Amino acid sequence: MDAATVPALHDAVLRWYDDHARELPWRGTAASPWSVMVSELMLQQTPVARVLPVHAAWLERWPTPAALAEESTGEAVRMWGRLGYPRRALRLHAAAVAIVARHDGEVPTSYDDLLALPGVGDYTASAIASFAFGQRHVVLDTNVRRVLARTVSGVEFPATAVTRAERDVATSVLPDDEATAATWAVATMELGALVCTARQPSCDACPVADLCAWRGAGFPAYDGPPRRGQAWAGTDRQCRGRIMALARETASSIGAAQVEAAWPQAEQRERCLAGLEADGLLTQVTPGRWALPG
DNA sequence: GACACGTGGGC
DNA sequence: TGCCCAAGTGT
Repeated sequence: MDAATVPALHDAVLRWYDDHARELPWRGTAASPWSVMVSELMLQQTPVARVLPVHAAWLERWPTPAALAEESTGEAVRMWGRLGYPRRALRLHAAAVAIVARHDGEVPTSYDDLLALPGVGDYTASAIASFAFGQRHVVLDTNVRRVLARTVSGVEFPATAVTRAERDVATSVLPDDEATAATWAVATMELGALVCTARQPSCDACPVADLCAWRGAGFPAYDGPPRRGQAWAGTDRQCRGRIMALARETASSIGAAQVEAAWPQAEQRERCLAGLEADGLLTQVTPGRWALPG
């Protein structure tokens, strides 16, 4: 995409966002930085629809980092419910503790300080700095990567991992103005989430269809390396999930017989129990009994 | 850089 | 009906 086209891309996407943005509780001027941060951790690899109720309950119970920091990690894991990847709940709790210890209880505003928090990587640090504090950052999530791959690079999907070239493209189309850049970040994400979707993009409803490189090239099929799915049946992940579901549903502690009923295969069951303990998701309260960490 | 890490909805 | 995918991070 030549540089002369970039302003048209900005105008079309920003105008579209102005008309089509979803009203989400972590968006808008009323949302606190903490609300934004909680949403970002929850949204990692997790659809918006499933995050909404948990985010609301979480903010009601722990409206500040300090409130969460005073709570046990086990309560955080229980509150996390069925969002998946429960280690994120531990990381969010640890981040709250760090925010109290290092930042006087306020979500830090700089990318570097955010990046230093548990559970916050490049994407999340950029997203919080951009969405909560209006800063200018390249925010490269799966939606933005797909939108840029198609509109600018002319391919259906981006590479497996973020490449230098890809980051250069994202930087080259980032608006210069700080506030505009922040809106651009959320707008391109929204476009990827609602229109330029992975499986069936709605090109008819796309504001940048007429300047999309992928469309202009006739929608060439993806020719990169196979994108392997995640194994599930019979894996440790499934076993861990079963055990954690049991622990969440049980007010006190779970016993060996319950765990065995949930996962009969002994060797794998023991390995997963040990792994969950090592991760801090479970503690052994007495021999043969486990509970969420108190 | 590859892999582990949960869960459930949509096509 | 399975397979693919969803605002990634840590090791």
